[in-house]
Amino acid sequence: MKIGELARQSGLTAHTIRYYERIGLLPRAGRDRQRQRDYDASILTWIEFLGRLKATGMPIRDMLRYAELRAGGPATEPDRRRLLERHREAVRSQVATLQDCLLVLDGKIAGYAGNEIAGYAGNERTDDHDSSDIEPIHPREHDADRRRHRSGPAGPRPARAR
Amino acid sequence: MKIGELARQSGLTAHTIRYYERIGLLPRAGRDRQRQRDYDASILTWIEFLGRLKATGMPIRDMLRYAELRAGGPATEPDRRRLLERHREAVRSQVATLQDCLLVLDGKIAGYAGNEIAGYAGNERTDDHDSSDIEPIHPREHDADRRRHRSGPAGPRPARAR
DNA sequence: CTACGGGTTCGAGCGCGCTCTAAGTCAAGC
DNA sequence: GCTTGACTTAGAGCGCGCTCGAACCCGTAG
Repeated sequence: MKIGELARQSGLTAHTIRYYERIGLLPRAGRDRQRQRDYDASILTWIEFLGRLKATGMPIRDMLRYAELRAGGPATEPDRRRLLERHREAVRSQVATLQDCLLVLDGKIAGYAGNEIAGYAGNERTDDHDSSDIEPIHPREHDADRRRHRSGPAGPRPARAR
Repeated sequence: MKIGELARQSGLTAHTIRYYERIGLLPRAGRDRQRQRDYDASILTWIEFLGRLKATGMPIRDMLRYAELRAGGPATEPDRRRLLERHREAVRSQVATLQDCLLVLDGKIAGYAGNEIAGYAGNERTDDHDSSDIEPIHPREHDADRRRHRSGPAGPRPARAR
């Protein structure tokens, strides 16, 4: 299978596939006599899984770590497992955050309700008060925010860690 | 309340607060006689809500749209409502995708299970096959991928839209 | 008077994950 | 023989959302 076909089947672009290979997310593909990449269908399984990791917000550098472990053979399985377990926890808390936010959205939308159904606009206070009387929720906690920059053990992210 | 205090209370940095004001996400703050921003505590409610939108993956340009509508007064409530309803759908499908991925992760982790508990490594085929025999799942569908670049009505994102 | 700890503006820079261009090779079809 | 189209490489560029540096201003404490 050539790169174009793989692109079609995987939903990635050929550009992206080459990029993934360059950075090591995909193994270096074998070439045919024309020096073109020649893929085995099994790569699709791996790409599919990468897609899952990506969809769940795993940064590329972590996928890379996993890919490296995988390349390291069976001895690395415990590490791989731990990596995935940690990620699973992250995803679970992500889901929890989203569900939390969904409640807030529901409340907000309910505050706007009827503006169309009934004919009257101006449901008085729905503008600035933001019906977020739903729950206090400590400020500085809407942080289900993966992607910390500059890796170091710097501040957890808020404010003047300088 | 000055910007530093707001930063502390909101969890944003002062830099970010100014940035948000610059782009219009936050209303231009009133200044004291020293020309320094002076905030009312009510801004925290708005920042908190923005945090929710952000946590659920809404791009800034959409938050901006919402902020503009809000500034447009009660007449825009139906629009605001539609905007939030659309976003809520996006979030719901995001949650569904994540839960889907969680199942895959569970399966994968189960495939690695015991490598530590029992003493034997090398649970044979857990390496390249990737126990994603969990379910076929059409490739090209791991796309719970908000953030489309270059806005236009271009291709839905995959492959050579050129 | 001086230092310091805020604040201000403007604009450059960064990390991420692609995305695209340019210039070239090759094989098949007209 | 020539065009077409899919491929190759290296490397530049982009959109997003901040993040930071530089240079400056101000008010208060020592």
